[in-house]
Amino acid sequence: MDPDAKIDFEASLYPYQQLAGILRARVARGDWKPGKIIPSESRLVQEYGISRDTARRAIRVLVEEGLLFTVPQRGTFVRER
Amino acid sequence: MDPDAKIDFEASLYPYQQLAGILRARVARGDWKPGKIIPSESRLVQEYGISRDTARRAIRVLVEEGLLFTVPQRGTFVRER
DNA sequence: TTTCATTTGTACGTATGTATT
DNA sequence: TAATACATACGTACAAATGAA
Repeated sequence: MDPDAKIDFEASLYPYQQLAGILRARVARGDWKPGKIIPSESRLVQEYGISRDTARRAIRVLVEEGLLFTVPQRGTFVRER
Repeated sequence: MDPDAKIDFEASLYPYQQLAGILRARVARGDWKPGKIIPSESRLVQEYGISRDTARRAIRVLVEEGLLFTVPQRGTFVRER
């Protein structure tokens, strides 16, 4: 997945799945290092032109994968590996 | 948890957590047997006076517990054993 | 210490898509 | 055709906790 890809609302893959792929690629590229915080849900909403619901779904996918972890009222971080 | 309890919107426990407890108790009581379908999200919305979001959250809790499983476009069922 | 903005968590409403009955 | 059912996506709103000023 291209870490610089944009959301394609006409694609067959859901926007949240596309965003999950993009964020996964950005972590792999090193945009955010292990232990570091990623953009807030609001920031992702602004940057990708999607709803917060979609941003949260994408983050959830990566949290379930074990790539990220969320700290309530703080943010979402890249898990140390 | 009382399987016949109603949602208390003034309680400290979130509505979705209360509903999860109620549904868990209803499964335990045998309202729905293993392999059988439980009420749809829309039915739960009507029966408990909550939003679909809340119904889905409650179901998700029980799915993660392994008590239920969902089949897209079909319904949510009680897992065998 | 108090105030304030930020961030996640929750709740609700509406709409559309897809598949089944 | 029509109704049912879940999945996704958009929006709004408020609560609670954190951290900075």
